[in-house]
Amino acid sequence: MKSNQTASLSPRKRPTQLRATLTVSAILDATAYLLKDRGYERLTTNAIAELAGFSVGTLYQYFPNRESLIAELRHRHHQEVHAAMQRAAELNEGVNFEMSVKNIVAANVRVHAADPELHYLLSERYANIAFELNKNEPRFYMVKPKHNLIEKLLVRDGVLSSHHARTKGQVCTDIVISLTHAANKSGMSQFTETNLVDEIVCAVMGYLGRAGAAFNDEKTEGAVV
Amino acid sequence: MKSNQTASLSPRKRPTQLRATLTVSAILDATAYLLKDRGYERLTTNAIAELAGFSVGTLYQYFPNRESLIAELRHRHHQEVHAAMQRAAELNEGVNFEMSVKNIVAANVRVHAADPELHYLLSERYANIAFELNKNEPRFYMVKPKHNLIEKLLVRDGVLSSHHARTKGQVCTDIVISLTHAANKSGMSQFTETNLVDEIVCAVMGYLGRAGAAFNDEKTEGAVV
Amino acid sequence: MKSNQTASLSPRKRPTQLRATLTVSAILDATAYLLKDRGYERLTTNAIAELAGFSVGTLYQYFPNRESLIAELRHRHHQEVHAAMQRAAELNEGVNFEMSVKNIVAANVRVHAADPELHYLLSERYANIAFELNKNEPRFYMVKPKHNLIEKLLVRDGVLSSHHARTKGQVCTDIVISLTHAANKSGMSQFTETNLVDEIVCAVMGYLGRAGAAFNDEKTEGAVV
Amino acid sequence: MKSNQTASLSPRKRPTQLRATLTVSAILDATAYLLKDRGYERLTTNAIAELAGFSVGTLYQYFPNRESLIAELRHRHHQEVHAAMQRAAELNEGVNFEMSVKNIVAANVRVHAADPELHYLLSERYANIAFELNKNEPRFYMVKPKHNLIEKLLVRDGVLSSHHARTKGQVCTDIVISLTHAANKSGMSQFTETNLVDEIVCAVMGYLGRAGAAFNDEKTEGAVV
DNA sequence: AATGAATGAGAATTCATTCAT
DNA sequence: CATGAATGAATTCTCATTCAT
Repeated sequence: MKSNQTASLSPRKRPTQLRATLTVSAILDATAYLLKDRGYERLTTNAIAELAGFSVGTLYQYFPNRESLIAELRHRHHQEVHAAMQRAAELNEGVNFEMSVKNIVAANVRVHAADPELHYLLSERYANIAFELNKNEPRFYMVKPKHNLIEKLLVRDGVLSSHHARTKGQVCTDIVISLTHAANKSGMSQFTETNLVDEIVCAVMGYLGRAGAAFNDEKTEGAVV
Repeated sequence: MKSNQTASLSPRKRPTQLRATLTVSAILDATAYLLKDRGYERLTTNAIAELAGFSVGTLYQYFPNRESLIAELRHRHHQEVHAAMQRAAELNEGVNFEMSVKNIVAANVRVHAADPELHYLLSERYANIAFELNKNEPRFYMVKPKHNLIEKLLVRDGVLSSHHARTKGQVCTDIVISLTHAANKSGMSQFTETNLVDEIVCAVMGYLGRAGAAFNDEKTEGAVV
Repeated sequence: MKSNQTASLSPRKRPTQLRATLTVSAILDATAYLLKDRGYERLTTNAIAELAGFSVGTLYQYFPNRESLIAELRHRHHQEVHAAMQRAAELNEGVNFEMSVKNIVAANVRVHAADPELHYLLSERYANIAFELNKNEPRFYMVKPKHNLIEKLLVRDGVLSSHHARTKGQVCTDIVISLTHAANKSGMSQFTETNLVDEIVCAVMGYLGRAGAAFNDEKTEGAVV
Repeated sequence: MKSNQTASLSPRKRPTQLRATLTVSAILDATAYLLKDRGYERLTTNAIAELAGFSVGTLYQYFPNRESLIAELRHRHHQEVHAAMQRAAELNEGVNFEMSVKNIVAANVRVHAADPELHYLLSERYANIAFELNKNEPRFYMVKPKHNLIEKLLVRDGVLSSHHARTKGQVCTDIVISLTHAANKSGMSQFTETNLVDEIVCAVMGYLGRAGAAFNDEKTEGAVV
């Protein structure tokens, strides 16, 4: 095991031929599989290459080191989350507050449901592995204050004074994310996807009601999800 | 690197002399420090021993392997949480529902505040390291269904039918734990301890209100915290 | 093969026990043997450890990387050269110019004769391997201007104006060193040690004579070597 | 890394088309550049190909392996030295001994001056890389006994008995080569080319004078350089 | 109780070389 | 002629663990 301090985390070379693109995909798929199967600690580049059906050398043509595999995996995952959130935000035009929250929550749950374990590993368990990556890449993600969707809704619908929207919005986001994650961790088994969404929306709305929010739900058309 | 499959996780020998007790403490302190400093992946027994001021050999006199260090650290941490919860439960006798919840939340927040990072590492990040330990040791911890304190309160106060208490209680516990953790992760900076407790209680009560709970708060005396 | 850019070149830990001292010696001996046998390019740490009768791990307890072995070997070699030159310089007190030159040349030749090949490898062939070492360590070595022994003699004996002493002294040193090395490279076979010394002294004196030096050799007693 | 034992060192195919000639030149230029930049140890065929603006595959169309690149580089270099020495030898017809020596020295210095570092690397530092090459190809080079030009002069002019000419001639050649190299290594900065030639001639003549040579310089015409 | 030298399996990474396109 | 994806043996280096002193 050698050190990996200053090594770049971005892919070494972008595949130009179709063949290479497939190779990279196969390697990332194998990485994801093994990451779930045995964790980062026991994840070896040789095992990844073998499972992907290539030699280690090939792996290292595209990835400068082990960490960069995680980085790329997370990058791709973030792309998906980003896209889902973008879509949810677009659907929320002209929709009332609770429905809007529901749309966001549903999008979040659904995107997690695709591969809960992988999501958990990439964004919680191994959150600090290869985290330097994407430092300056634009991230449209619920978590980031700049992109706090619920805060935006609170402001949009005048549910809370913009003074309170920041903090409360953050708490709401924490509730959404952590309940989603909590469900993930227990394997989603106790809830159907719909139930889970309802529970989470319920928690958010309950919290806001208690916290002094005034909902004026005149716009009721256009429920989505 | 030797294998670590079947090795026991419990400390090798309990220190009998005072000197040995101090040695063990020094080693565990060093472990905690380095765990926070570089994570479990980069945590080496030699580094721990050196920081503690002993040789590796000494470390291995008391701990059969690397994992057992984490196990013992977590064990000690759980003792503290256990004690805090025990105390909160005792204080709750004759106290109404909301206050009881508040007591539990406050105890939870306070116990996390001592060393948020270590707590996070032991119970989230490295939750699966050395988890076999204490398999049959009694654990009194919020998380465990058996010991779900809020569920017990729900039943005690007839707030929800025992039929619903299980699920809702779990969601409440998730809310408490995850909001506490979320605050931890952001360094507690945005909230005072009291504010945080209030927000969390607010979230829990709001959720339950929405979720159809009926609070009959005749017992109002004895608020704690 | 991993990179080795910023890694330190100094030994990792000084052996404290006698056993460890012997281990280090054995490792360095093996390194020297294999360096001569197959060159730096084909020198592997595993081979060194095996020949020394230890495991690689032991080697890496004392040396942080492959280069540091070369560095230490060169360091030890320089110590010897240093000592020999020191002795020659001391012997030169009250000795006339030519004899003084002869003493220096003889010391130089003798020190090279011990292990010509190793000397060649360390100071010529692999001169740029691990050269950062000893950057600030005092070196008393013919090569270094500060320690140019012949230049000092030229000044001492007024053989040349101090104006010319620097350049001519450097050329003389080059002659001594390079003829010694040249003899080394051809395995010393064509010369006995004495012949070689005579030839080199002859070259130096001839050069200086032609270059306009005025020898006043009143001090003739005390010839050494 | 594949083995490189039995592989031939001569270029794989001689370029026939103009384009191919340029390709080969580009590759060799890149090789020389990188050899100086990072040494043979860190010289990779991929880097060479990239710098030359071709793919590795193309490189391997013309060179069977990495060593053969060095071999060819050295071959071309030797061609130049050969030619220079040939010219010097021709100029020496009817020229007296000292002038003849000067011509040889000057030719040697000049040929080194073109690219001192590359010369040093090819003929000193990496002298044993790809040395099998040209085993039976005629080499007209100062170093080789067969071609020892100064020895020939010593015999030609009866300066020394042919008995002594061999050894003394070799020492002279060593002086010429090593002083030239020494100047190279220090970057030539301390001498102008003319000064250097003078110093070297001075050293050679001084040595021979001391060594009992009898110069009868009746042929004084035709000094060159 | 404490020491620290020794172990060695195991993991990351490189790079010369081939060959199908 | 040129390309560049793929190969995989070889090498460096780590670190948990043991054990003689």
